[in-house]
Amino acid sequence: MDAIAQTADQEPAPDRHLSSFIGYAMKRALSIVQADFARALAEHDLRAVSFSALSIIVGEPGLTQTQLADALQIERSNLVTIIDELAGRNLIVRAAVAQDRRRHALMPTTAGKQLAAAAQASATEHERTLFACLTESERSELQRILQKFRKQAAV
Amino acid sequence: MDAIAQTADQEPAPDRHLSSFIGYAMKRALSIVQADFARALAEHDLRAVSFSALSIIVGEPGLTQTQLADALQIERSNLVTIIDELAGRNLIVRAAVAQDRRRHALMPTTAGKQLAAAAQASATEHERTLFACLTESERSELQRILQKFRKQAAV
DNA sequence: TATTGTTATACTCTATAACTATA
DNA sequence: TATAGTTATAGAGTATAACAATA
Repeated sequence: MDAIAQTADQEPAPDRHLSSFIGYAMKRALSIVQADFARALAEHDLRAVSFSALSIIVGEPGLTQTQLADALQIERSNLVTIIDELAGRNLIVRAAVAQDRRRHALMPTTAGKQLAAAAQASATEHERTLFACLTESERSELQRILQKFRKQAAV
Repeated sequence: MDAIAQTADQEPAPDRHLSSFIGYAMKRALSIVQADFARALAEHDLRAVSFSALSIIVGEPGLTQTQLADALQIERSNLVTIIDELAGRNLIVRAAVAQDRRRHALMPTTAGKQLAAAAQASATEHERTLFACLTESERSELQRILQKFRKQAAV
């Protein structure tokens, strides 16, 4: 490759004045990931938030709606329709809790566990393909740094 | 530090079944950054999108609304009110373009340039503080990997 | 015919308050 | 009194279609 080819597509990006911000780089990267993720989950008729909710319920059966809302960082009130949808598709049930009749223990059904497993496989595969442009070392560093940041900078 | 102290707060996070996804780690990290960023910009009465728009106009004076919408990855129609707001505060002007009277050349005012500079300084300082929990090497690696990903995985 | 900025609109997301039933 | 789930609602944010002016 020669100097001409190397500088051929050096059209300056109009957003270059924002690229010093890590937050901006994160946002742009995330929007690419989200679009890909949404495509992967659409095969299973799941939105990202429904997938996250279902995955947590499968991994943590019996948790309450308030606990799930906290885990997802959404308001309890906004979780209701998500749970309604999952329950309506017989992927989870709101089970009664004997000790406290205010609470619902969220339990996955067999179909819910199966769908979660299939969707997780799709999502994992899509992410593997999407991040193939990074080296294995870069992927693990990215994960490690993001998780360190989240843990230490958390509000 | 002993083994007891190390394992003291090992309460399992309910979302641990999602943490294998880089996209999930990105989303959680970004939500922390966005909250901090919003606080920094609120001092200047700017939202993130207004700040981004103003910064691009200052760095690239004369660009059109369509070009700016593309740079910000938002719809032209949704940019209108953002531009209205910035113009209403006399931070930018919609200048006429002699060669094509359909277009507006977006130009920063002196006040706009000053506010952009001040807001950029605030945002930079907030980001510096927020990311102080990472090493210099981790911060630069994070930036580098995110930008490599965006460049290579872009749709 | 096509493009730029604009308006109108609908749909999703998010946040807040208030209600009910339970504790 | 306080909490869990729910309802209603308002405000953002986002996407689409269509229009007037201009090319």
